[in-house]
Amino acid sequence: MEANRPDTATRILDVAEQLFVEQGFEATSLRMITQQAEVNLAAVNYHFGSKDALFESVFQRRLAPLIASCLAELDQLEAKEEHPSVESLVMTFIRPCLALSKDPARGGALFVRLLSRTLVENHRLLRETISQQYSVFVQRYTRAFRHALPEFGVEELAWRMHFAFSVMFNAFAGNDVLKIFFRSQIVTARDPDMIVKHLVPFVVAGLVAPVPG
Amino acid sequence: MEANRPDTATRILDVAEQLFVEQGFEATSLRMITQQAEVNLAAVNYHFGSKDALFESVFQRRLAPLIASCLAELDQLEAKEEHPSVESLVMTFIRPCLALSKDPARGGALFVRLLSRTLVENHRLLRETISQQYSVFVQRYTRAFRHALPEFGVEELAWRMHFAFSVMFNAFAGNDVLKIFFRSQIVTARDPDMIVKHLVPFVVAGLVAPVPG
DNA sequence: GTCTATACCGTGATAGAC
DNA sequence: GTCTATCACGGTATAGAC
Repeated sequence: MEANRPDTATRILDVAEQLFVEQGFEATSLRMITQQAEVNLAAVNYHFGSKDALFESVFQRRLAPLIASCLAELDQLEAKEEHPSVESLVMTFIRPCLALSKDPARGGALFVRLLSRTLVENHRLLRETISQQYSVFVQRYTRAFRHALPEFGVEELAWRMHFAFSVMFNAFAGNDVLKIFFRSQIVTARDPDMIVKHLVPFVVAGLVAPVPG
Repeated sequence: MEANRPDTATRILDVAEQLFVEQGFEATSLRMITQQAEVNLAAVNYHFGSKDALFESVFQRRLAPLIASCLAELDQLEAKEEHPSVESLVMTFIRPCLALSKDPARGGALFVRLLSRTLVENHRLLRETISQQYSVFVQRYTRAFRHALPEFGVEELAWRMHFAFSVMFNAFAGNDVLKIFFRSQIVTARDPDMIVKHLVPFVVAGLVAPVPG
């Protein structure tokens, strides 16, 4: 009796998420997905349109709540304090990422890595959809940081935010840019709390650094 | 008369570099490469072994000199000053990247973007080869930064360097993590000098930030 | 509406003739 | 070294069953 067997579409989503996270997008074939999900090959194109669109669906299912969490934290912080510090603003972004990475039911740490990596890599799959959907996210953070860092012009602030989110996403992506060179001797700890502990001082210092000259 | 027509292998390398840079690795097929290079399809596998190996060759041809330039700058700096500043150390890395990105004959800005992106993405193609070949690079910079930042333990220093190189590679990759959200309103300037001008203060501040507590 | 079987064309790789 | 032929596998499209 397969009473509570999920939707075909849901089963595809679940299996696809797992395989994308474990093996990457390119390395995962539709035939692997449909076989493991026990559905027909054509079901993917029927329900999602294409492999690209499937990836987008997998992605959105997790990203939307994450963004919502960040904005909620931001609201909460701004309701509490008139002038939130840069560090507390940074934390409204980091905390939800951390929470997501500790929740296996929502993909866990592996999904945060997929998410970050995909954003960092600027995947063609996401450019249009995401940018339209989540411009609120950037607008809200831009406004918040503008108040916290009034000495910067809009352009300087945009650069700072760009760099800051770059480091943070990269840290969560767990790619260890230097590990390519370092081999195994260093930074083996994948513990997200450890990442944050070292990450926050770096990001905050970079954000508040005075413009030279 | 095709007197100075380059090697088959060289022609493949040149065309492949151009196409990889313009369209990305996955989007570039061997058939496109061999057709444009006017060589037979099988020539790629004969000369390079596989598409993956071809990418690696394309990559190494530019990376090796770049790394050499960085180390040369580092040598020069350390010969001149007993205790180089963090900023001057950072610049020994940034200057060669900048120079490469302005040299069309070596792939130019587009190649720097490909290079950075590939490192940031931690491509499977590079993990083994690169890490073995360029561990010197990391060792030299680690030693240099250890002298410039003696207050940090090895672990803290590794994190800082990891973050620092993350931002720098990302900046050169030109991915604009935030651009995904920002759309066009911001940071449109692709001028490498502009990047550096804003990048350096951020990175240096992050590197030298005191450990909290 | 949902699912299935199957065919199509492009991909990277390879064996063997020259 | 080079080329042709061929392979297995990839994503996709469609006709038709339920």
